[in-house]
Amino acid sequence: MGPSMVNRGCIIRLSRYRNALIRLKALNFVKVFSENLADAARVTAVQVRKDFSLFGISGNRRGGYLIDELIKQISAILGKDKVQKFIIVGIGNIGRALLNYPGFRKSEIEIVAGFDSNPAKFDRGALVPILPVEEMGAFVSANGITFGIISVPDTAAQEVLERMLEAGIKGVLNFAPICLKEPKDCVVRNLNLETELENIIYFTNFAEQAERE
Amino acid sequence: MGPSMVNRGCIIRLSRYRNALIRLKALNFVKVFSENLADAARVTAVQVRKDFSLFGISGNRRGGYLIDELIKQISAILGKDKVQKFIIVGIGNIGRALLNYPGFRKSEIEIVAGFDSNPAKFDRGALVPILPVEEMGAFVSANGITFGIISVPDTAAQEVLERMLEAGIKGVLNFAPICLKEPKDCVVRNLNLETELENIIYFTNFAEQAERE
DNA sequence: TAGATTGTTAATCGATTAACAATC
DNA sequence: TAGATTGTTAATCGATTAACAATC
Repeated sequence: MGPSMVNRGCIIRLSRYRNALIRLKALNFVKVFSENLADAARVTAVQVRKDFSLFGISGNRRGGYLIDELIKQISAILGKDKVQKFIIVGIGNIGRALLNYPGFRKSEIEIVAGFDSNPAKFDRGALVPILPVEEMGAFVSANGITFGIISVPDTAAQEVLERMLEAGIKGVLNFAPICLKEPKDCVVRNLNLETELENIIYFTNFAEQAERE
Repeated sequence: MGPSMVNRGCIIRLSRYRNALIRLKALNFVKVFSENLADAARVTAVQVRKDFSLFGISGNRRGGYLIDELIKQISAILGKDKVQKFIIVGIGNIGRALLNYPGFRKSEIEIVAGFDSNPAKFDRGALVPILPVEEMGAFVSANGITFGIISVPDTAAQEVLERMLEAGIKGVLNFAPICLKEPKDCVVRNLNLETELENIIYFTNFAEQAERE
């Protein structure tokens, strides 16, 4: 039997631990204590050890964890042991930014193609080609793509998701400002930038108000 | 006494309810049941009513909620009753995409200036000017800015946050791939795009594996 | 050995859900 | 009135934290 389901927060923390570990390694550190990783990820040391224990990652009592080992193990969990290919549908502001985001290249995430409905955006010759959205299904099959990003306007998002499902995409990050339903055999995460800002606004106002009282 | 603290999830849901309500209003709907909003936000009807009750929002037993009233009340909570001004520090891929993001304009969120350390990016004459980061403090004071977005490389993020704090910024959305500590009197939310994709990758792989077993 | 750290089990806390009371 | 829906209180569930056992 595989490992049991862990929650979203846990996976986000693993990603943060990994980022911190890579920085520590760059500083020539070899070992790390749970306390250090906790500081880096803004959590408690117990949380770090608990997260690790869920994945059977163990260190040395008294000696902490070996950074190289940790990176290797967390990387395997997060799927960083091979290149993960994504396509993007919707080459507007956000779509284009992600297409060119340099942070992905050095981290086993590869955006392999963009798709749009506007012919003015097509660019078959580019390093990352931009193609008509009608070609998405064939491209996904031909290249064995598993993951997609949606960055179209809200009115087009549901249709794009359905096209992706037909094409065989199994995991989607949706930036369109509409909450897409998670289909039976595909993971969908809705990330709304306006909502993120509203969150900041609310909690900032709340804190200010609490202060005044 | 003000309302007690609610959790992040609740505010995200309010934002989703609001988006759904605006779409319903555009379709000339006047009333809505908790069941409908639940569908739109991918939660349960009880969750909707519970969220509303936390903010003293009430409807009509048997008659549901008036859409106009709901939008007004949720908008007030999310700070959409006035324009909220943001600055962005770091005009790279993500920074520039946010600067030009059309979704913000129509929703009381205004990006009023960008800042960068690279003179090649300065553009004082633009509709949204791009200025040297040294000028940020003065700009924030002069224009009464409360909110900031960080989209610089990880190595610069902490320093930018400190500059923002000095300038009097009270709420920050951080896109730099490093987890910034929340200071005493400022709200900070860390949003890492690579982490979001890693999340999709993990849960997709997990689901595929579970299926095979 | 003594001390420091990991790793696990049990307790706590907070959020969601269920049950049901209120009422239009 | 009967039926449908809201709104609230209590129960459940899941995640985090505390306590402590294990051990290098």
